[in-house]
Parts: sequence; C-alpha cells; structure tokens
Amino acid sequence: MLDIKLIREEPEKVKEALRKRGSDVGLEEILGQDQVRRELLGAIEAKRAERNSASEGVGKLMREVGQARKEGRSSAELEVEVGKLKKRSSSLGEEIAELDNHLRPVEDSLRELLLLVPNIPHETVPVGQDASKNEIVRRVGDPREFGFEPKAHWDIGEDLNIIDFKRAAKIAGARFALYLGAGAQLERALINFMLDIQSREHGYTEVFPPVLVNKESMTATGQLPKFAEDLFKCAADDLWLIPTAEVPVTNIHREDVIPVEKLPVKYTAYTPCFRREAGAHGRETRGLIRQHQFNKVELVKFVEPETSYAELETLTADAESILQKLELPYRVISLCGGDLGFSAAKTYDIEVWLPNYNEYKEISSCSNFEDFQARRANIRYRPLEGKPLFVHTLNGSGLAIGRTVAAILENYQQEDGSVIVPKVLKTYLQMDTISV
RNA sequence: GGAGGGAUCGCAUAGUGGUCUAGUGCGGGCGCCUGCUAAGCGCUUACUCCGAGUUAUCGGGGUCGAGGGUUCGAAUCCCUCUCCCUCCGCCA
Repeated sequence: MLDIKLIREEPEKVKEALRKRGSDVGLEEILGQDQVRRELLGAIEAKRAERNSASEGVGKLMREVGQARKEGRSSAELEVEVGKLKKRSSSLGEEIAELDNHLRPVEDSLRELLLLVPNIPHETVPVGQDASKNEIVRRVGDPREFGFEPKAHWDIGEDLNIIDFKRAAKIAGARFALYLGAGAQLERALINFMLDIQSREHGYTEVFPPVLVNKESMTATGQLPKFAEDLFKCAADDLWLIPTAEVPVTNIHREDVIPVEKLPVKYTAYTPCFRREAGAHGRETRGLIRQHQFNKVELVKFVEPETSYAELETLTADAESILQKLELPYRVISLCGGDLGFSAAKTYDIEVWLPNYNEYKEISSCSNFEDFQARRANIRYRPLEGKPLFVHTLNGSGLAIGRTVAAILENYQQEDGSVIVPKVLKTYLQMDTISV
C-alpha cells in the first residue's frame, strides 16, 4: 500500500512511477475520495468536540443538582439547564450519525482503492513493458557440454522410477508430483541442505509456520484482494493455502513494533506452496516446473529503510550460494518495470540452466518491497529517538525445491541414464549416484 | 463438540455509568543527591487520524481484544465475533 499522503502531495510523481510498470491506475478517484473523507472528518470531529463538552456539562450540573438537594435548595433551574444540554447533545449525536453514514463507505472504498495500487518501482529498475527488457546482471558457471542428447527431467525421473506423474494425477490431478525412493530422499535432502546453509552460515532463524492462513495475512503481503484467483481457498473456514512462505513468515510481525536494535530480523522457512496456476493452461504442463503444490525454502528479512537495498544484494547472494554449492550454472536478472510483481519495488530473478530447455529458468525471486507490505501489515520499528516507522520487508526463494530437483536431474545426468549426486548432497543422501 | 473463566498504557494490577484528562507498582528514560557501589528523591514514559505552523509544538477526534447496541455520556451495561485458560468428550 502506498502512503495516501504521498499520493495527495505528489500525484504526478506517483503516476509517472506507476507508468514505469505499465500500470494505469486512476489516482483521480483516490484523490477525490480522500478529499471527501477529510471534509466529512472535519465536520464530524467538530460536532464530536461540541457533544463531548455538552456531555461533560451534564455531568457537572448533575453533581450540582445532587449537592443542592442534599442542602435542601431548589434544583429546578439546574435541571432545566441539564435538559437543554441533553437535548443539544442528543441532536448532535443524530447529526454525527448522519455524517458517519456518509463517511463510512468513503473510507471503505478509499482503502479498497489503495489496496489495488501496486508498488512504485525503484529508480534502478530497468524500463520496459515485458520480460524482454529484463537486464542480465551476471552469469555464474558455464553450461556443461554434453556428448549426448540430454533428456528432460521428467523422462529421467520416470526412467529412474523416482518421480511418478501419472499416479500423482490419479491421486490429485494434473500438476502434481509423486516422488519415490531416491526422488523423495533428494527432495528431503535439498530441504535440509538449504535450511542448514541459510540458518548456520547466513544467520537466518529457522521457522516452521502454518500453511493455512486467514485473509488478513493474505492482504498484508499483497495476495489479496487482487489475486484471489491464484489461490486455493478453504471456503468453509475462510482459510487460504499459502502460495509461498512469504505470507505466514512476513505476518509473524504483523501489528508489531520491533526495537531497532533487533533489526535486521532474518527468517528462513521450509513450506509446501500451493498455487492454482489459473491462466497457465497449456504452459509447461510437463515436469516439475509448474506445479499446484511444490516445496520451497524461503528467506525473509525485516530491515531499516536505509539498508534495504544493501540487504537485497546479500539476500540474493544467500540464495545464489545454494546454486554455487550445488555447482549449477545460473544467471541473475533484474526485472524491468513491466515484469515486476505487484508488491515489489525491485526484484532479482535467479535463473538456473536447464539443458533440455536449452535456456535459463527461474528458480528464485528476490525482492525488496520497501514499506509496501509493512504499511499493509502495520509492521514498524522503534528508532532510538522518535516515533515508530515502517520497516522495509524483503524476501526471496532460497530456493524452490522442485525446480532444483529438475536442474540437478538435467545437469547431472549421464549417458547411461543415471544421475550423479552433487558433492554437497552426498552426505545427506548417502549415495553417489541415482540409478535404476 | 459441551460447560465455565478471562482479555485494561512494555510487564503486573486497580477501576461495575459522569473530576478516568485510565490510578498504582515494576521496568525504561532524564535530572538531583551521594568518595565508589547500592539506595534515595523529583520529573517523565502509548499509538493513530484531522487541522494549524518553517521546525519545536499546539488544537481537536479516536483507541481499555474486535465490531455493533443502549445512553446526554460506556473500560464499566447488552449482543455478536476472535483469541487465551480450566474441565469434560474426541484424537495424531
């Protein structure tokens, strides 16, 4: 959520910034509602102030009436005064209620409108309307030369009997996977490996959150109200399945004021993630790349505003370190304005090399949300002096497990159909190669 | 699922219709005093919205888990909801 004061005071600057992401949100309606809101509020508060002082007067006079009766004096005159004040207060009450009835829908619609405005891109974000304008920041590792035609990971998985998509479809439907034997163990090994690195080497606190959350949590991180179509919902209980650990982990500190000396707060979490993938029909229907349910190890940071872009660099480096240790070739790209997610001010995607695709494929997305989520979630920090301020939030995948499995199978495959286990996983898996 | 109890300013608690502008203790901050330390003394210590002002700040509204209601007036009375605790039932 953007600051209404920023929209009010510098609407042209906001419009220009949003144009950078190809969003033509009409700020006029917001500005109009804001204007009406402030006018109504002024009128209501003036009447409230008057009513408060009238009621206070009633209280004082009532005490005097009591005193007069006790002393046997006549209280008739005082009681007439009390009657007048009560009447005045009562009619003010009606006027306030009337104005309140006008104000409420204005405030509701203003909030709804604000929740639909995307974040402002950072000045370093490349200009462009779609993915073709994304910038390659760096490439790490060289794609391997194959002396044979590399197979797709879904064929490798089925040939080795470690991934079964047909049975997954029987159990649940399309876009689900059943891992078996060494496949299931590889999935588990990767979860443990990533959590171990992020918590032991990079200082993240490991958490294990709920994967069903309420709508307040989904709204705080920006999935709701705009992207309900992408989420699985448990309607009977008004709960939602998380599309990423970002949601429950960021919401750990919803409504909190964090002492500045505790910042940066860093969490890593493994969770399954659930996405409806509505609108992705026919795209990447095979394999592990696009699933309704997948595992992910997530990184989340709460930081002081001044440090958030430096923290984005280290968060991205923390995610990259996993690929380096797994010795998988990858590149880092900076998303252009048009490709940026709704809540993000800046995003680096990390893309891993997939031989069968003969291209780089997203395996992690690392974003700085600045105060966009913090404002929705009311997450603040208390500086050494002065009022509480909004933190900046960041998160990134460290990494998506299913896509990592796909990358390992494709990059480490051998001509005989077996797959070499990456060095760092050998102790986790207790095997050197996966073969039939 | 059933029955009962609870939610107040960082923490603990007081407050059952009008000096509650929410008291007190602890904790925190500032200052005074004191060879040092400890103690003592004084002051101070929530957030938010609207308006005014160059800042400091000032005026007003709101907030005692949340939302409604009764009333001239609600922390206090009534209703609904959320969460926590105890007991019963069920259960990995």
